[in-house]
Amino acid sequence: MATGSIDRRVARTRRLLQEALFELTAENGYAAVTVEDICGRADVGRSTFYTHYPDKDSLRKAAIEEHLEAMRLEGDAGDTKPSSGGFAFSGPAFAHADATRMMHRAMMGGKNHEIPEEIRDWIGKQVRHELTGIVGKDAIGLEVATRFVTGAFLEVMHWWLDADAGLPPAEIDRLFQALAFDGTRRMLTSPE
Amino acid sequence: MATGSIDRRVARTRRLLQEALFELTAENGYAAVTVEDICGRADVGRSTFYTHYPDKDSLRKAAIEEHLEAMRLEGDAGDTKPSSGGFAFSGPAFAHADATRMMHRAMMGGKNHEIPEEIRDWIGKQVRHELTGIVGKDAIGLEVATRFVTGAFLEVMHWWLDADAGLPPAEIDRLFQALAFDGTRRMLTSPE
DNA sequence: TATGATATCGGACACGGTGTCCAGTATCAC
DNA sequence: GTGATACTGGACACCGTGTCCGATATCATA
Repeated sequence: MATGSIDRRVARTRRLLQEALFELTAENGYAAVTVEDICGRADVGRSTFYTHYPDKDSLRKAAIEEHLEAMRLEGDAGDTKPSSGGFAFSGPAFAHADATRMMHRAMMGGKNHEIPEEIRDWIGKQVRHELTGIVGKDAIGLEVATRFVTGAFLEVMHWWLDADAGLPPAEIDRLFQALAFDGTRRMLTSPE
Repeated sequence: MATGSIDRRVARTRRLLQEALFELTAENGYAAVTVEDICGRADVGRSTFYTHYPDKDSLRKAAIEEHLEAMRLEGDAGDTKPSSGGFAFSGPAFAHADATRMMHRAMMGGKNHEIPEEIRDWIGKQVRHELTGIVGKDAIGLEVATRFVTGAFLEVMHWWLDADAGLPPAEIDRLFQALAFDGTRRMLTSPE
C-alpha cells in the first residue's frame, strides 16, 4: 500500500514526539514547553525533530489534525443522528474526550486555555452547520449564535476535563445541551 | 494627595508602555510581541522597562487591573440594576468595550484568542454571582452554567470586537442575553 | 534658580532557546 | 547483503531575556 508505506522509524519518532508534547502541555501549559523539552522527554535528537516539523506549532497542528481525522472516521462508523432535537457533535466529542482524557486535556490548552485554532474552528464548523436553517435566515443571528455555542462548549469541555468532578460524559452532555437549547432561565424552574 | 504623588516621568513611561502593548497585541497577537517591540514602539529604553515591570506578562496584568478598576468605579456611579431579569454585567461590558474598542480588542487577545486569565476570572466571577441562587442549589449545575455563560460571553465579545459588523452594543447585548436565558431553541420560532 | 533625589538612557553581559548544517552511525526495506 | 534512508550529536549564528552600571536628563522642593 502507498499510504501505509511509512518507515517504522518515522512513525515511531513522530509518535514519541506527539506523546511528549501532550504530556508536557498537560503538565506546564503549551507556551512553557520548548522543543528541547519535547526531544528530551521523547528521547529524540533535537536535529531529528526539525527533519519532521519546522517548529513546535507544526507538531501540535499535525497531531491535532491526525486526531480530528481519526474522530471523523469514528463518526462515520456510528450514526451521528442529527435529529432528536439536540446537537450531534457534542455527545461524541465528550465521549471521545473521556476515552483519551489526558491527550484532550493537553489539546484544550492545559491550565492556560491556549485552545488551538484548529480545534476552535472545527467546533465552530460543527455548530454553524447544525444551526444553519434552524436559527432563521438572519446571518448576524446565526453568527452570534454560533460563536455563543462554540465558546460555551469549549469552556464547558475545558472545565470538565480539568476539574474531573466525576461527571460521566453523557451527563455533562445533557447539561450542555439543556443550557444551549433552553438557556439558563429554565434551570430556575426545573431544579436539577 | 498620597496616591497622586506619582512622578510625571513614571506615569508617562507606564502609559506609553501600556499603549504600545495594546497596539502591538492588536496587530500581531500577544504571543508575538516582544519586550523589545514594546520599548521600540513606546520609545522607551529597554532597561527602563524592567525598572517598572519584571516581564511582559506583568505589564499586561497591571494594565488590565487598572482598567478593571476603572470599570468598577464607572459601575459604582451608574446603577447596575441587577433586576429586570437579565445579566447585569454584560450590558456595561459591551458598552465600555465599544467606547475603547482598540484597547479591548487587544485585551481580548487579538486574533489568537489569548484571553488573559484576569479577564476570564473577572467575567466568571460576575456570572457566578448573578447565577447563584437562581440556578438551584446544585453546585455542579451552577458551575457548569457559570462556565457555559462565561465561555459564551467571551467568544461573543471577541467576535463582536473583531468582526466589527456594525452592531451597536445594546443590540449585541440583547442577542447575548436572549441566547443565555432562552437558549437557541427559541430562535427557531421567533425569527429575529 | 539652585539642589538633591530619582527616572531614564544605552550599552555590556551571560543565559537559554531556535533553527540550520553536516559527518558519522544505526536501522530500514527489498 | 546492499543501497537508501533516518537518527545522532555537536557546532554555529541568531535573537530575545533579564541584569547591571555609569552617565545624563528630568523632577519636586526650597
